[in-house]
Amino acid sequence: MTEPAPSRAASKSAQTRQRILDAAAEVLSRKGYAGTRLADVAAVAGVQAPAIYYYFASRDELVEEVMWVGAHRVRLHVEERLAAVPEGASAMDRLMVAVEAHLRFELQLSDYATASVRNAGHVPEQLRVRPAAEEAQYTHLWRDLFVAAQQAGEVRADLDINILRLLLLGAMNWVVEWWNPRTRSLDDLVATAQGMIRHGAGT
Amino acid sequence: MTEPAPSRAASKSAQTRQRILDAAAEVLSRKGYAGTRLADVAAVAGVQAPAIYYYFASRDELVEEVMWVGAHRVRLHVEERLAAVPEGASAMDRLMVAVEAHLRFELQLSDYATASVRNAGHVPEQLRVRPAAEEAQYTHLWRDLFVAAQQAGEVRADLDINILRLLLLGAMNWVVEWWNPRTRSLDDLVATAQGMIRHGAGT
DNA sequence: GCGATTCTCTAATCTGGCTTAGAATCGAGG
DNA sequence: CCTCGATTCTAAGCCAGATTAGAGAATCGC
Repeated sequence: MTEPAPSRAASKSAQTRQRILDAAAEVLSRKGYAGTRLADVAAVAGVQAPAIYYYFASRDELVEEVMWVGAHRVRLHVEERLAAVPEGASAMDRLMVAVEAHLRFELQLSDYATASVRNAGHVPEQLRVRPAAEEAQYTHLWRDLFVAAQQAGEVRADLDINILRLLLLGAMNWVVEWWNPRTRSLDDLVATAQGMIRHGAGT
Repeated sequence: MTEPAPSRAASKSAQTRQRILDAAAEVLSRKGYAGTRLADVAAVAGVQAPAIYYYFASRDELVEEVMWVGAHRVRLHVEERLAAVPEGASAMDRLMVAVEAHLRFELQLSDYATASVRNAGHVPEQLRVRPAAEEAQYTHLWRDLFVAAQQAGEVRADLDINILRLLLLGAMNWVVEWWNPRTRSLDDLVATAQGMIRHGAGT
């Protein structure tokens, strides 16, 4: 009561802002940039469309924030998992951990990540600036993983690891286009992706 | 489909229609569904926007045709290359041929293919009906390749080839999001993709 | 309780971009 | 040359959906 609690008042407001952002992530991940109506986002968030303007200057600003948060969180999540890998693990093991972390986060944990991945190439140029900085760091993280693995002799020396990295990220990102949790097991997906990279399909 | 080719002069009218369709494929492949303005398409085709309506009933009908043509041609191209594979080739060799054909066609030969791949998940539901039938056939083609390879013992028995197929197609489709012919060699890309599937990255 | 402030709503405005109307142009016969 | 159909143009029309205005409801500090 007598508590100053600007944090409390701000908290309710912040919660609404969060609901709107979550709703935007959900709709964007499902319908894509072109199919996302502000009215849909508002409905999911449980407000009227104009209320969004109290928290965001424009539709595009809202979209940009979703994209950035998505890119940011994926990176944090993968970094966390990598940090938890025991000291003695091989470079290839670290790569496998990153693959698992990326897939699980993207498919299970975060509409933001899905929205970010699906729409990265479809939003207007200006919206890509801030998220692009995040993605650059993420690219760097993966490049390091591949470089370490190749230098350790755990990735064939004749492979172009830049291309390989982009192919792998592509395979994982595209999963959001076809994944259906009801018909497939995430564990199987992770295992298959890891197997593809580590050993390939051939006998 | 839209080219009965009345013998001699592919009537001027048909040529214009083709120019518009080509322009739409080019713009769609570059800017995506949301970013494609009818005025841009018209400019590339060298006409005014309303001229498009002489040949297509609506923007969406134009987009749908591009998407369908893209899906159709990729499949035809891959089928052609597979038909040219010598009798004695292994199932894995056939898979490698398909990978190369898909990549080369998508990146070198066809804005239609690129447009189709990039926008498949971003156009309104109703536009996906006709292209979806094409894609189903294409899926079938790849499934057969994988089944044959696994039954021949050339793909490890413990792999889920449905997941593997989707990962591979994803890796190849995502290439359109990052590919830059100026900085990378298509031959290297093809070789790396083939190597990834056949042998993996591990040593 | 009671203003002051924060938040949300309804109603209206604005605009980009698809689409339509209808006039001009072109090209092949006659 | 003139006519007619095919083609393309300029000038509007029109609408979905973002955005703005300004009036109410909720909440807070006192």
